[in-house]
Amino acid sequence: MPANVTTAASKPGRPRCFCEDTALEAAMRVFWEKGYEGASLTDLTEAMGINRPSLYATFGDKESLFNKAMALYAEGPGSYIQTALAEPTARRVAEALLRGAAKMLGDSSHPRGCLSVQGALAVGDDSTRVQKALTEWRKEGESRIRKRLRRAQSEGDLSSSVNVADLTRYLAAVLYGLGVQASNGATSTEISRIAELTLSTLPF
Amino acid sequence: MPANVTTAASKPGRPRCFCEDTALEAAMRVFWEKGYEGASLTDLTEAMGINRPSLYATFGDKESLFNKAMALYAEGPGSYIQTALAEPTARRVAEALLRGAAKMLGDSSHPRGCLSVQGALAVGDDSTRVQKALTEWRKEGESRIRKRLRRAQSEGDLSSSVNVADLTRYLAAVLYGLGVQASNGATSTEISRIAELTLSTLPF
DNA sequence: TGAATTTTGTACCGCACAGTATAGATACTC
DNA sequence: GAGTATCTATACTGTGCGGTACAAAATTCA
Repeated sequence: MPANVTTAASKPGRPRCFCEDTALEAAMRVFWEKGYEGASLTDLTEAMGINRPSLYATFGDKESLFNKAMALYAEGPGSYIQTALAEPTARRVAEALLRGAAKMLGDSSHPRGCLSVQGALAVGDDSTRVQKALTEWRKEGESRIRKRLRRAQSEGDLSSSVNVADLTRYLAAVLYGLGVQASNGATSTEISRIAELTLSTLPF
Repeated sequence: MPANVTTAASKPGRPRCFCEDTALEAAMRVFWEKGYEGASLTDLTEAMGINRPSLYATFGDKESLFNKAMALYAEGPGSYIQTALAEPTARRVAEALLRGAAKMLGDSSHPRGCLSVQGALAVGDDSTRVQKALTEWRKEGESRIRKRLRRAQSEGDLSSSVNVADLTRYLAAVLYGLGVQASNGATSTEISRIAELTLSTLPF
């Protein structure tokens, strides 16, 4: 008997009849549109095309599903930040950040705004942990911009007279502002023009 | 008989045992901290020191209470916008806007951030009307900045080569960004420095 | 003093929420 | 095909929500 040379085949039991990735993307869109608290389990299961027990078995509870949706957002619509940070000079980092944010925020194939802004700025007592996670996410992003600009200074393409901490917070503020503008209903061109104006006044 | 010369005295019935203004201010703070949906009636009545029937009799339902709280905000913590718009030149309007926002957002005697941002960016289906009201409020503010800058152009203290629509959206975005920064926990000085940096790069 | 009027406190209503128990359906292993 | 493991579907649970009914308390006017 060659024993159990189980051919790495599929598991026993009834197979899943939905695509996990597709369902998660649908969940991300619901959170993006309605925020964490505003997205009810009924909203989520309807958009994902599955029912509650499947959701809980696959993704865990609502908070866990939201974290997975955030991760998908970061490597999808939010990936322009990664891309921008890889640019060679401070000027080009700033350009890529602002233009990347403007492009993403103006893309009508997505819900409006930025998930990290839409998701939860002010929330009720139950969602404090999610709120903290989003705040940390934004601060982490700022921290990475700051590090990148410090590197630019040491590499000489950003004047050492510039206060990097201040410049970073300014850039982040404009990015947040763009998100709120998009949430307000600003058009794609309007958002782009804000980004270009910011660029035209940058002190480097 | 001198008839009913009722001396404009107090009304009949049991007198109210709370101050309407104080209660409304407490409600404003709760909405400011927790957002519209996050503020439960229990949160509100506890902070206001009254019970539900008194709240409903005095302020109407939750949405009506929120609108009254917004009005109080606009003529209190949000009044810097009014003040700024009264400044004589574009430069001074921008300075007053940014410094006013920075001062208000950094004031630790208030909840963090800006009520119009904290209150509701993304919400559930029930609160769409409140969300719309807040969006309208923000857009109305932008509209007033725009009109003021146009006037500055016609008065000659802002170059006519500046695109006022773009400049307005940029300024508003920075202001929104400051609000999100404050919500993130940025300190008072950090926020001020963003404002100053913005000013130092303004194209006028 | 007593009737009228207003506010207060408690206790409640229907509803939607996040989360789950349980039974039935489906595909794998042997 | 028998047995078993997994997934699906329905129906349910307890809880907190916004909002209210009702009666006791407190005041003014006659």
